[in-house]
Amino acid sequence: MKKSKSLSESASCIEREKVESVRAKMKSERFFHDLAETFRAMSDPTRTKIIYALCLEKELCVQDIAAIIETSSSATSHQLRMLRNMKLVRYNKVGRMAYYSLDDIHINNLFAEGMRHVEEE
Amino acid sequence: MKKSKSLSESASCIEREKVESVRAKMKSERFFHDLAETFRAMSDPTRTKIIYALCLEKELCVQDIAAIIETSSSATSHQLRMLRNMKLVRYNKVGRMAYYSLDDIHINNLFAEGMRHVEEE
DNA sequence: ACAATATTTGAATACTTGTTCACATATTCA
DNA sequence: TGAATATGTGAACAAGTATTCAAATATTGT
Repeated sequence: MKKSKSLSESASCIEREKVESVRAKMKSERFFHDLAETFRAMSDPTRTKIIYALCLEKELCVQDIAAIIETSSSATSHQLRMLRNMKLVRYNKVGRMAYYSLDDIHINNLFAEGMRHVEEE
Repeated sequence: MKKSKSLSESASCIEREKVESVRAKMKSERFFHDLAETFRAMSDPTRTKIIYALCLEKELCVQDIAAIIETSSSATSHQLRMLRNMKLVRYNKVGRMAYYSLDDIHINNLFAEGMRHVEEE
């Protein structure tokens, strides 16, 4: 565990009270990393399209996702792998088909909140 | 406005009904782009730290943000500019100081939803 | 006017990312 | 078995990103 410098050792600051108050409530490096990763998972248009499609249809195969979002199967598959690694989608292999679906209800909420933000401008 | 290909002209699909149903509800290219941009604004740990700090303290100057997140003023300023361009923060210049704050209550909700997702694992 | 200070900026660098292409794998069906 | 099909993968490439460093700008206090 890396020790964080006390404020007195840090660069000077202007409003010491504010800075100390926030620093006392600061979260771990890991927390901010994971938070950024969560947002990063949704930070590409191809991936937002995939997630949107899976919000409307619970289960879709790779080819159908590719047809919906008008991209190649390969690009779709690459992005689905990323979403899988980030635990946003899971899949169900049936024969040669792979049916993808959203993994997590939290993702739904987060995505809906993002859509609300974009729509209400 | 770019015309999207009708399904019949597109690559073959497996479950035509599902694909057509989702395609009928598909949003514009612009929509998915903006949605991705919104998430991308929060997809870096330095930026999640800045936003978190500004959730706790309404207004902070660059130097104090830098002290809180333990980064250089320059790196902080670069990221603040990005957040400004993306309309997540606004700032108030007083003399040589620049006081930054969150621009939008929606950002707060979205960020809080992301934190909830990371914390409840 | 001068030094100190707060912030911004541009260039450089190392790093990450998304797509494409070609090919591999695996399953189905004739 | 052999052709067709659905998906997965690695390499390569172009484009984008975050930080650092040096320097510029602008404001304050002496």
